[in-house]
Amino acid sequence: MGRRPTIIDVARLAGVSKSTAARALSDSPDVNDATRDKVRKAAVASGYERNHLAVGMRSGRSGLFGLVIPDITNPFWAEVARGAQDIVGENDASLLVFSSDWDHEREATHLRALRQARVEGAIVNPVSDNAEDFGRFGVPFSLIGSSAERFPDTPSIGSDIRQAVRLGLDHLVARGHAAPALILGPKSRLARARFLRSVHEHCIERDIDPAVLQVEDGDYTFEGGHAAMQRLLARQSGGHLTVFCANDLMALGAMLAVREAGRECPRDVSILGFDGVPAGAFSWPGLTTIEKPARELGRRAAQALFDEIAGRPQDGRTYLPCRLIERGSLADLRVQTPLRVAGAGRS
Amino acid sequence: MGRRPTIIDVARLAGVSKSTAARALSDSPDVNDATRDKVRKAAVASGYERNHLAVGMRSGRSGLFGLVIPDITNPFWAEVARGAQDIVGENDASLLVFSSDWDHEREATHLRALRQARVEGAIVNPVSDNAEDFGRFGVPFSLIGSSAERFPDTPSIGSDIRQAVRLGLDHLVARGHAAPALILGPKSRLARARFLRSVHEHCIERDIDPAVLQVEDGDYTFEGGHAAMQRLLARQSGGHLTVFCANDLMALGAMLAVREAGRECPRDVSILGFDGVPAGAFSWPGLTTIEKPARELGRRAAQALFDEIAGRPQDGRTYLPCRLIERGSLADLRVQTPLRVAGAGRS
DNA sequence: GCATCTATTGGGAACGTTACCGGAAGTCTC
DNA sequence: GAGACTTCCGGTAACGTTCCCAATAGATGC
Repeated sequence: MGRRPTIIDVARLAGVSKSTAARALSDSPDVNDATRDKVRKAAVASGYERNHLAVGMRSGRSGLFGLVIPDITNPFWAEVARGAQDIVGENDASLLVFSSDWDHEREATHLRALRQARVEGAIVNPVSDNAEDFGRFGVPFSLIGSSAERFPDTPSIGSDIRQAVRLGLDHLVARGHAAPALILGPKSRLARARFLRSVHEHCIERDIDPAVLQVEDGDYTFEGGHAAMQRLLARQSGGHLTVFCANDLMALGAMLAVREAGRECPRDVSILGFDGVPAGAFSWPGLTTIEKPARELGRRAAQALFDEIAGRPQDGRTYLPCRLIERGSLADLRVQTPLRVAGAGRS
Repeated sequence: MGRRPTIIDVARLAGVSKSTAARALSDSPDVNDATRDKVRKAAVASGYERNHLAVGMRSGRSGLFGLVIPDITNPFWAEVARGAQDIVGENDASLLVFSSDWDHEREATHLRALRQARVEGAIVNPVSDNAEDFGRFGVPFSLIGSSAERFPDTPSIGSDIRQAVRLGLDHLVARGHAAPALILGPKSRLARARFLRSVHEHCIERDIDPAVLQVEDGDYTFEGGHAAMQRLLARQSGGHLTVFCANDLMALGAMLAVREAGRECPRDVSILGFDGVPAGAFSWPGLTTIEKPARELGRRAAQALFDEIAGRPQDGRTYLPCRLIERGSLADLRVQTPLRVAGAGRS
């Protein structure tokens, strides 16, 4: 095998000094065209490839960026990762990807790993509001997700929850639904409060007393949504039940619970999700949901990071609009003819 | 902010030389316990953190590993990534993740990036059989997936397609199905041939003429499976149709096509998938499928890489067994009573 | 023709770490 | 009590790159 050729080998082969070789290879203007050509040829001839470790060590630019998300296995975060990956790749850098599993300790470990790898910057969805950790992080970073509000100085990207909730509630009202029951995430998560607050605000705008809303807690998993819906169903006296879930996975779990209870969606129960995961299109009925622009979130977070590092002016916090995807999990309660309803339930 | 403390700062603070400080911090036995303690205290006091770039440069061990998969957004590959991530993390290293989009050029670019980042090793699902690229790769690597057979010298992990197909065909036969129609991937992909070959082998074992099998090509996407099923449906004269799809996404697309055609799964059409993506559990009916051990694939590929690097003996190619997941997309054709069949279709 | 300027190049030093070598004590052996 | 051996430590040289400074040669200005 032999060792990898270094710039010194290239220089020797081209008959110049290593300084000149370095200049030629880094497109410096201070080098004669003929020389540059000679060096380039020598580089490809020897199979030379820049050692990024050495570059990073000398110049401080490692070409490495970090991404810390809860779970790469979660389709939403996978999309975010892909968006970040694309932008980082366009800038000739590489992305270190970590999954924190919503665990403080793991998050801290990953941040440390990022620091030790001397990443130029990081994109993080913070597990929670441990502002201290980030105050001392020592690496430029941009935040993603709803828990980022605690950091006014750092660029952060999130989806516009208020707009999203408005979208959902407007749609519900338009289809004749009353105030929906809510299946939320665990109390420990900031996103929960944010979502709930938005729902309350929009309820008040519509003269609905927020106290009326039934609330069940899930844990953002399929199983959690399933259990929450079972509780909701057990409590329900009769009539149509409308449920707004804080994420799609729980909505899908809820849908299963409905079927298991011998009820039918959307005939007996209407379900509105939130996230826009692909799996929502595969369920039956298809899940009506509010889609967060996941990939764009990742792209923008990465772009914001590059802007921040380059010293370009920042927007601070950015909220990206969400989009309603109508599939089949929401009944149209405006039509009161029993015949139509029965027909809708069967098809 | 000031600059990051170096080991020299630590040494100065502890009143020792940097060699001693380095030894103390790297758990070398050649250092007095009292001294080690002193150095450790100085390290935490100054907030010292090893510079992995410098370590990598000097020792050749960058603490970086690479993963090149088709698409992190694909749930199967996300699981693989997670498995690799876990093992790499356990070894105190970090993982660079790239998506190749099944594109030769992108793959080559990523491999180059990996080399320049001086990763200690890489896990790759090769886009195709471009053996040359890997011959010159110059970095230890392990292969993952079915196209890895061309590299007898490198460790590679795949799922046991033959066993998986046997599992599927046995299950089909046990439930009274005749030879299934096949929805395969594109001809350009090696996995297609591998899958088809296994099906043929098992058909011959069962005295079924492989020429009898209907075959449709998809492209491993939801839409592709949808279109393929439409073609199948259009050709079908009558009776129960059984379809074995080469992956779950196509199976899910096929399921939609069935519904759109006014047919019902599993009453009129039985669908067997392959992959075991979570979305298969959310469809209705749930997708009966053969689950590849995706996360374990990632773990084993990473482990094989570490073993390879450490010079531990290798198994060469490893095939991991798959598992049948029974959900509801397969009719039981043994029961000929019309009443029962109708009942199954309705529930 | 001499000073000045420009274009191009070479020669170090530095980045932060680890590997290697040699030295200074202390301990042991007989 | 002298040599050998062990334990611990400091000094220095790398690793491969970029950055800075000086040097050379030719061109230009007067």
